[in-house]
Amino acid sequence: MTKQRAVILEVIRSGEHHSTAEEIFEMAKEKLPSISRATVYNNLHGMEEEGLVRRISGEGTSDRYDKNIMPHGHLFCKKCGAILDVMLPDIEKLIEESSKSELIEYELKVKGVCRACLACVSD
Amino acid sequence: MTKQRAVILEVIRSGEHHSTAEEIFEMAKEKLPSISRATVYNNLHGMEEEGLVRRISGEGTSDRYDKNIMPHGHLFCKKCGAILDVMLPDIEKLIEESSKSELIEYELKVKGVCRACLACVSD
DNA sequence: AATATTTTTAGAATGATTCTAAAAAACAAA
DNA sequence: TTTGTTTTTTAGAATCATTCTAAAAATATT
Repeated sequence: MTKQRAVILEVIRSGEHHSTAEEIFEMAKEKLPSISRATVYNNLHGMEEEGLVRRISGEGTSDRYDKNIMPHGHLFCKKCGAILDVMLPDIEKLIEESSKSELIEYELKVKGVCRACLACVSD
Repeated sequence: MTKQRAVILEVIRSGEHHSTAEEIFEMAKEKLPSISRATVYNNLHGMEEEGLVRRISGEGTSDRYDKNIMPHGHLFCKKCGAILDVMLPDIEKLIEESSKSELIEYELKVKGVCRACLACVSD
């Protein structure tokens, strides 16, 4: 385990849930000013393979990395921009049954309006 | 409706289910040699807004455009590379219930092994 | 310590997509 | 239809996220 990898992991685990590689790079840089972008990308890929983080692929924008490695989806709120976890306990079984396939991994992205925004009266 | 847009739509509707912007551009070019990439991207975005096509965001690779506008997910087979539709009739309700949110649209990407590959004996 | 292996670094390269400014086409009004 | 206005297209430059590269540094092995 290199210094760099330790810092990157620490940054991911102590930071927000869903950070971009660039954000992780910036935060890591504060602790290790000489760190390079390539190192961040290398390690993120390695950690993804090892199952330490999960990648949320961006649409137009950059990918994000999630420290929550339990299978779950993400709600992107159109109103406030929040990215919230969506837990669907039985979805894996459903997918396999419906497609007759063997599931390795899934990614669910939902565009919608989050609970908080729905509750908010001011429009 | 411009000539270009008509050709792009025609190309999407007569082509494979899940083409990239570049593939659509190449096909459109055969019918309209002067067409530009920007026009293809512009129109794809427009059509996405209008609900004429759906975008499947790529992971590392380019986005794809789907002529099937019924809500559905996609299975990316690790073995043969196929991209197959996955229908989950009740998933929208499930998502809304579980997240207490209002769903606008969802995107489901599944990595796995498809039915055909599972059936195939030769490994 | 000497050697081999792995990782990091800085910056160049790539690839998909978006932007830009000028030309062309479509549309609207007279 | 001519004229003016708006929208769309074009070609290529620009951008942005990400990957690649080759040399230097760190780490592990003998």
